Amino acid sequence: MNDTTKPIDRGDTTRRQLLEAAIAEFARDGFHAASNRAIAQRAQVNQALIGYHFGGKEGLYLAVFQFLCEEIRGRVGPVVGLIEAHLSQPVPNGGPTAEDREQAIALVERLVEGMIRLFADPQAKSWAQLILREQQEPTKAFDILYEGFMCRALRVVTGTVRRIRPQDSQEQASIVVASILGQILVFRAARTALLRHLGWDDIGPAQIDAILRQVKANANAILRSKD
Amino acid sequence: MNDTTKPIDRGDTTRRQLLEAAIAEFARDGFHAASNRAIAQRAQVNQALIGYHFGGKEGLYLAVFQFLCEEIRGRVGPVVGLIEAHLSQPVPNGGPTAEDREQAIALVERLVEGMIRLFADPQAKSWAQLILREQQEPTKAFDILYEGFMCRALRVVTGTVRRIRPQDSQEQASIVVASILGQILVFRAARTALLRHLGWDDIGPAQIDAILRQVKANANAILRSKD
DNA sequence: TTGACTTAATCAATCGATCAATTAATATTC
DNA sequence: GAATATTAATTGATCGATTGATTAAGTCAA
Repeated sequence: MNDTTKPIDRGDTTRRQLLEAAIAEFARDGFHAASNRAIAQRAQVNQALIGYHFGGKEGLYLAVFQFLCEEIRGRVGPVVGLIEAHLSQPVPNGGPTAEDREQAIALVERLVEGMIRLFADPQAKSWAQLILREQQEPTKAFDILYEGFMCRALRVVTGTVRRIRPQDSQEQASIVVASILGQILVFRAARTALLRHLGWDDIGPAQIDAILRQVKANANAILRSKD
Repeated sequence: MNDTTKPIDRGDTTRRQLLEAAIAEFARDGFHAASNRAIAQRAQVNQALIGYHFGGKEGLYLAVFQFLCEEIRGRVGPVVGLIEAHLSQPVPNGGPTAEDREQAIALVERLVEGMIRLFADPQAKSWAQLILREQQEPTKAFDILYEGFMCRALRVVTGTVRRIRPQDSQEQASIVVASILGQILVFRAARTALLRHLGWDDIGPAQIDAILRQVKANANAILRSKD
């Protein structure tokens, strides 16, 4: 017998189906607009199972965000880990060396690229909708998101920016992080307007390249500017 | 008798009350979650009047976005008009003069400042929620937004960026515009996470100053960089 | 047989829409 | 200018449809 994969756990597959259906339904029009029946139908499952497995609609909603955090950590966790490792190296008394600085900039560039590719992924559409909505009108689910991956990511990247720009205060560095994040986020938050303005019908490989080139150049210009 | 202000038009005041209540209710949790009864109650008006004045819930929703466009044009229209006037000046054969370029950069800076102050305005919270949601899952309302103010604003700003960076293609210039827009938008789209990370409890005058300084510096670094 | 899981059915509550009846404002007539 | 007719606006009530939750009965593997 295999320990790691139980033969077939009916409950687990049902929970998984409900979670994935719930992500799609909650993402489309929000918590209130999604009906348990629509979620159950998409999951090809009886609607009473939402109550049985998650205690109710709200329980399912929160479980969705737990699930989301795990997925996101799986995608960006490794890069954040690399940055964290670099941060843990002690900084010399005279300030970071030039080589250290270049390494840090390269790591930020790598994170930027990973995030842009993540944001362009069609699967991320639902994720972005869920997260954006929680940012506007936070519920308990936002705490799950913040503690689940946002807090660590923001802290680590801000720390790295402070190594690249030692003259910056903690607050200034955080604003720099926000301004780089915004350049990526905008292609989700203002996606429809930008697609229409640019005459694009999707953000495919060619579009990702164009965005990537400009945002990387911008990040470099911002991180290296002395003001 | 005064011609410009009719004594009291019952219908107009009712429509106005319904529009303002609808903005708040639709913004909170979206179209489906807002109930006609909640909107009517907030407007202190009978709920049957939604059908009478706007034809139904959807009619009210679309009217909200018409109203929104007028409000936004009133706020950013003048600055966009200035930029448009500057754009209409013919460009010399040898390319824009250095003075012209500085004027254009100053205009973009001014627009950035106006937008950041607009985004920080508490009244804009509902506006941002409505617009962000339409960007994620566009309905007829998005067409109203795009034709109502987005199209012109994006076109004008992109044209100005092309004067500042003549080497850029139309597409590159649009991406530059997006990346500057993103630095402003992020403080709405990722507001809750950033407030928590920064330890701010609100975006007040002091915070606006800090953001403004950094974003203006970033915009300058991006617009002036030769890559 | 036991316990985890699933099903169909039903509950009160709320939804958007609609209607006839009523009131208020305006236009018309004498 | 007072009385009347006409239109616009508002009200309270009711419609069928859908909501989340719950329950008792049924299914399945160990």
